[in-house]
Amino acid sequence: MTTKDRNQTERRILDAVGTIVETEGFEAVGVNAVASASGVSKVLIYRYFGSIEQLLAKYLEDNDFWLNTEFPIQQYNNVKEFSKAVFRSYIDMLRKSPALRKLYRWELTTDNPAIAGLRERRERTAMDIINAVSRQSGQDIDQVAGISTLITGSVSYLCILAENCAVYNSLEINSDSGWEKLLKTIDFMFDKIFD
Amino acid sequence: MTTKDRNQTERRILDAVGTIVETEGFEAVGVNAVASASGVSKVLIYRYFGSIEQLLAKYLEDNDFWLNTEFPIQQYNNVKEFSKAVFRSYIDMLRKSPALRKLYRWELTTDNPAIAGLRERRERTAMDIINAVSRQSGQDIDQVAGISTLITGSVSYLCILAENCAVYNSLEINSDSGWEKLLKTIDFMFDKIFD
DNA sequence: AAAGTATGTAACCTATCGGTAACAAGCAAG
DNA sequence: CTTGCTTGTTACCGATAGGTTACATACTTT
Repeated sequence: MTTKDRNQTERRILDAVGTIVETEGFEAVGVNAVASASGVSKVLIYRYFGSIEQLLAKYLEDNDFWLNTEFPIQQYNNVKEFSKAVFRSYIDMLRKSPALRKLYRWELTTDNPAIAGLRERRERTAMDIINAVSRQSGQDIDQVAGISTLITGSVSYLCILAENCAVYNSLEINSDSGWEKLLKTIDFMFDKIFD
Repeated sequence: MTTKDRNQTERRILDAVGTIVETEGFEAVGVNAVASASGVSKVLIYRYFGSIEQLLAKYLEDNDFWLNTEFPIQQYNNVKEFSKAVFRSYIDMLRKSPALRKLYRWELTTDNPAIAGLRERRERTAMDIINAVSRQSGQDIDQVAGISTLITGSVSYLCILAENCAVYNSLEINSDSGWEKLLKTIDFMFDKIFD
């Protein structure tokens, strides 16, 4: 660093966190790794962010990592279509974003305040949708929550797994064609359930 | 070690791997950790097993970690009951075994020959069952595979997650009652699908 | 211009990692 | 008994982790 610009330095550090997260995951975010990836002395990481945990908290905050997509149920013809659209977008999000996959993976091995916060927000968003679907469809809320859990749970699992494994139950979880098949199954399920 | 007994020493080492896996996971299995947990010099780990990877391969081999439960479909009244029983047992297995959960978690971040071998065997076992169900029920095999993927995928995810998170979509994934609810949803699904 | 403060780097500290070399003690075969 | 092999421990090595101290350089304020 030749220029003295704290804002730029902080951004460099946060950007370095981003690239490490996307390529190696949150587990690999350490002081030394961030320092060398950003080209900044590690002292500044402590000075400006306090600790790696606080740095990661800031990164999560900046990157809006909870389910923030809006789903106005009124805009859809019926509950079935609405449900399909929600899960389609869930799959897209997770398949497109390496950082989000790494976050979900990290959460399986870690518990800390930042993660707890994300989980709360996610939980609220999810339960709002589940409530709306239950009300409009007349289905028991536990069943709606259960179906939703089966789908989002397996999608999360498969998206993480796909980074290290190409096939699961003969589905090519690395390719669009495999996910098309799964989407067809989800649609099939909803056709059977919402009659 | 005062007595000189290679067999006993090897068992001590493998047992130490087991306890580390169950408590901290495969990621924590290192030479130093195993040496101190087993009370054996780490030189012997290299001498008797070659490397940590080979030690872990041996551990996996000894512990029969692929889906080995037999499910004779003929013994069940109908396909629906059979399917429910299969997934019930899948959930039980994963909820009862910390080591299995840690293995599934490890697989999400790792790829190596030992894991690839497990995956192949699992894939074969799963596809055998899926084939049998498809044949007997007349359902399209891709749909059966899809449903199976949704269930096992989410169950795997939730069982891993439950070690760090108590609630998912309002389901208490830490308690029997939460899993009872999910089982009810699975049963509900099968009732709708297999009419 | 001088003093004080914000920004930066280099060097060092301790702990721990995987891995090896050197050596001690027991056992078995001649 | 002695030679040789197996089993074991201690002590060390280089690399890297997180974390801190000391110091240099620039900008601001008076």
